[in-house]
Amino acid sequence: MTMEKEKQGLKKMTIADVAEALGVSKTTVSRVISGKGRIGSDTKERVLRYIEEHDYKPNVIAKGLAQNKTYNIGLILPGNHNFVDSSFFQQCMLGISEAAAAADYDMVVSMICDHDLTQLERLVLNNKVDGIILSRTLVEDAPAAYLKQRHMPFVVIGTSSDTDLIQIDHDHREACRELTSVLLMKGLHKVALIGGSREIVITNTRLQGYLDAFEEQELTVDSSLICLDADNGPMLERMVAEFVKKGAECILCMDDSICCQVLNTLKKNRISVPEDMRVASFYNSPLLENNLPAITSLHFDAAALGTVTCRTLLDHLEGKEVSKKTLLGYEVVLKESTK
Amino acid sequence: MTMEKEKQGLKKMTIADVAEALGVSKTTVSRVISGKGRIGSDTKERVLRYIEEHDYKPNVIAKGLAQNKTYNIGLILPGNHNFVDSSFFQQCMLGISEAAAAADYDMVVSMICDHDLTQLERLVLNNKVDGIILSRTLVEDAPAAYLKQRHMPFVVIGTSSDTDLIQIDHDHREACRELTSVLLMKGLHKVALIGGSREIVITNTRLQGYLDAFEEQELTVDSSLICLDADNGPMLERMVAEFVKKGAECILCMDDSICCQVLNTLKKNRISVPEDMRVASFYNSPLLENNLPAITSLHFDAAALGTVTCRTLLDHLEGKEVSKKTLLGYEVVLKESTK
DNA sequence: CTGAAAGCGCTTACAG
DNA sequence: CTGAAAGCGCTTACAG
Repeated sequence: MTMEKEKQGLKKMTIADVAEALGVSKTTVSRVISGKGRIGSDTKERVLRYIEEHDYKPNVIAKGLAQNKTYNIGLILPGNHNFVDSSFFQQCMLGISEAAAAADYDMVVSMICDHDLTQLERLVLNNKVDGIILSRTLVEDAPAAYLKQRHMPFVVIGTSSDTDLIQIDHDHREACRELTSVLLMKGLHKVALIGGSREIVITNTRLQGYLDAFEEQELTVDSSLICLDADNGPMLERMVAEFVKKGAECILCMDDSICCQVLNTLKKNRISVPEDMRVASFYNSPLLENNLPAITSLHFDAAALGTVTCRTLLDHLEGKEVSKKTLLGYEVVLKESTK
Repeated sequence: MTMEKEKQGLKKMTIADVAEALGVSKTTVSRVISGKGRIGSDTKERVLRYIEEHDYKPNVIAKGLAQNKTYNIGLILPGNHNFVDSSFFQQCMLGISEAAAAADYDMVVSMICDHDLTQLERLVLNNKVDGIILSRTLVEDAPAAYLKQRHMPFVVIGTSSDTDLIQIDHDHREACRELTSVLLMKGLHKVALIGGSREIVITNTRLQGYLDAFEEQELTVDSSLICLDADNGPMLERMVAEFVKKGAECILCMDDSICCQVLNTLKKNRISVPEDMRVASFYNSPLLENNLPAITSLHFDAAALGTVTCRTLLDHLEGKEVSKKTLLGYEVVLKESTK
């Protein structure tokens, strides 16, 4: 028993060992494992039992070489640390790795910083993956362009204007519309909006949702209550002051990092939430989780997004027809900050 | 030109193509690429130039099969989302993937939830990796035990009592000693300590550092100011109240999640920081980054940890002698919360 | 239903 | 210094 384990440790069993032990050909063993081709039911039975009993696992690498596949999918993650999103990516990875494992694929992850494509190139030139998931969509998406040119199959998490791309995303527009809508219906008509760079796709998507809500309720938007490209502290502080002066009843933040800073500014100025000002965020990160008061926001299931994305990529690799655009749901979570 | 690209896209160049084009054997080409064996300098030159000009990249998978290697390292990440640490893991991954790429390795990541080893087993049984990094050490470390039994080379991030393991970690004990020391020297003698589960290695390490500081300064520890296994909100609230009653001058939190809750409790009770109570954290996550007042804490470089860890694993795989235990530095970052 | 043989793209003794 | 050949552990026409 111990010796047997020793041996297993030193030398892995191969398909040839199985074939020899059973007095059949490697071809036969291979076929019962893959399930391709007709095999006599008793032969099949014997092979299956032997494999089971001796815990034989085919070498995926060798299998891949013969089939010109790797059974790996690549995941490209942003390397420059955006703290707000790290738990999003973690959850997403979880979903991806589960879906991949279920199909006996592994996930190799590569991180790319800023506009440095070196790591991406390595991944594709080394032939280590069958397909790739791009976890962040840019307006000017160099990684996507590169993969396209290289004919490497890939899907993107996010939304892009390039209709060639297979895209999977949460329905941010609809989500933002609904949250805004809920606030408007509470009688809060002076809802200010503050967000980040317009070079990022999602900033525009969220803005759209906000505008949709006003239109739907036939209210006119006060454009002086909208501030985008607010990427630095001082600017945020100024805008918050401005909003207060203009009589805003609620500040809608495009993400939690912005929301955090807005909350700090309000705190500094002794404006209390929700009494003197309502606050809500279009995104749910752990950043706000422990805040007092609890912050109203949207909830997105990142793990589910990962799972769906991975499945879509795998289907695509298998040559199945996949839809170019998949939108996932969301939840509006009302908390004290908008009471 | 376009046609050429087409062809490249359809069929990758192989070592046989190179050999044929140059009228030499595959053996020769292989040797100049690997740098093993003596080759005539002009032959070498020609091969190198051809490869360069035609952008030939050897197939790593095939190379691996022949050498019985995969050129992949496995990274095991905790799947159950601990929000506090997600940015730590992200930074760590960045370091690992950079070090791996530099050695032409790829990083395949697997996430394991709780005590489910299925994914870990997949990774090793599928022979997809040459070695593994365990990113979290447990007191009762089933993953480590499994890898040991399987004779899979691995290193751990963290500290373990199992001296067989190759460990890489920040010097938490020394770091906590120094931070505590600094506070004591400020004249804050009633420094309370609050931390999580003692089943986690690091909880004990941090406690040790705290105790070291008292011993070093020849002060006696008031054990009623130490609370461990504080893993739920109500308990934390009670302890904070208790500490206040006992006249604590400062509350030291073992991590930022705890610190967050402590801060909320203080806020609820209108105890202001730092006027009425000082607060510091033994760990730096983005969770506290935007807090007002800014929180004194320790700073650890997770990316550096990742890099060193990966290098250590690679050295180990190459058969080099590596030290069983590597400790990395830290920084004490003083902010307003302990003024 | 089953097998011998060639092949996936490399490496590496062995021989010269 | 260089090459023919066997081998890594699989798959897959082709033939029976």
